Amino acid sequence: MSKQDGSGRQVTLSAPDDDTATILHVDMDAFFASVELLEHPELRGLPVVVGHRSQRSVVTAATYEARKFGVNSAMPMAVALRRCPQAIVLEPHFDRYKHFSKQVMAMFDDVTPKVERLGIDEAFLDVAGSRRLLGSTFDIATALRKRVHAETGLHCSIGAASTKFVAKLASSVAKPDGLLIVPRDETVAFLHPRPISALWGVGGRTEEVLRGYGLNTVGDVAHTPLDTLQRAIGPAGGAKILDLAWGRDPRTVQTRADEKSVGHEVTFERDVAAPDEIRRELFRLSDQVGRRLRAAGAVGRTVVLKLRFGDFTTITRSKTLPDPTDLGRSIFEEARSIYEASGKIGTPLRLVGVRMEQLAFEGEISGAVGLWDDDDAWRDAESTMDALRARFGPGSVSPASLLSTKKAPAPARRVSEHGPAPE
DNA sequence: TCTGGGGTCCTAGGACCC
DNA sequence: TCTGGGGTCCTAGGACCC
Repeated sequence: MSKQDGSGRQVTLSAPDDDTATILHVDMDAFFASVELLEHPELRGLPVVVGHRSQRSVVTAATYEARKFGVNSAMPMAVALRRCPQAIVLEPHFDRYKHFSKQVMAMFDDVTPKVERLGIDEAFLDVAGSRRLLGSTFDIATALRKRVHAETGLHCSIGAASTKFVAKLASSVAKPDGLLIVPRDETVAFLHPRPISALWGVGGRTEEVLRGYGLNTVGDVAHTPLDTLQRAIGPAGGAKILDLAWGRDPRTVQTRADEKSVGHEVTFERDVAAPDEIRRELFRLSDQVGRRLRAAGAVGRTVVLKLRFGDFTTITRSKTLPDPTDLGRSIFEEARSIYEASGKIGTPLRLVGVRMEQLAFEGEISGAVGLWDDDDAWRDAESTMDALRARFGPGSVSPASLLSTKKAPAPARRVSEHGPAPE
């Protein structure tokens, strides 16, 4: 039932070759801080915090020594230094983190082709198909942890289970530098004693609401009627946490998902009221967004302007364009006009942001056309566009707008398959 | 000396179409 | 004249995650 994994950390395991725990969640330990320590070995064992020293910055990462003082990531730097005045603050180096990220992700790819990245320092691995070649889940996880450390000097923790949610929770329990395998038939016993904040999607606000209903543990949630949970936190959220509380999580490991939006934002050192300065910033941010889109081979249709005021209240204003774009100039023109129509010109701003949504990617034409392989009329993109133009008028469809419309095909499909919809 | 920057997902109301 | 229901799109805001 319990077994050592070689580095001295405890793991629970019903059988060494348990075949129900086939999803791994690998999470680098204190990633940014650990990378910095590779450069500064003399700081090992000291409370180190990564983040800018500026007034309005937050902690990006903290070593376990710093966490003992109650310092956590996302905490205002000022608060962190109050709690741990002797903390050593290091500037972040994202290029370094990306470099190490690539290195460890490549090791994950050697284990299985089914790798789902989560941000820069985490991934899910589906190892169901890897075990004949590489051994049990325990063997795979142990070898991977050893290799990561041997080749980078960094530690990671791994959780393994039959679902993504439980695997992720297991890795957080295993931290730091540990491995925890939760076989399927131990899932409920593993989950139910934990606090509700262990549930994915339950943050501060939701936790407060659920506690108002007298729910404190995952087990409490599990034994609450669905309609009560849905009344408390909404239909989708209620159904989701009830499922999670019983270890039900249908999500599979997804190799790649298209990005839904691209944006940039900036918090000023001091609130800025001058419209010209805001416009300059909007131009800079729009330009960055445009570059990112072009680099990704994507276009976007909806421009979102985000404004945050001195009191931290935040508003967004958006505009959907007739034609998608990847040009910084066009994004800027739209962002500026939204700003000028917002009624907030001259209001001091703490933050401005520009985001593009409704993205479509190059290559989606062929992908989309594939959807209609059963219908000769829609074989290729040109005939698709012609048909859409015939139905919706000339100028209604450009290659880019066809890209943008995973939606445009929908009416076309109805036309071809069912004729016009009934009144 | 309070709160970054990158995102995703959900909700809810209104417009609009059939 | 009053009254439907379903579906999609657009917009705004908020919770949450890394």
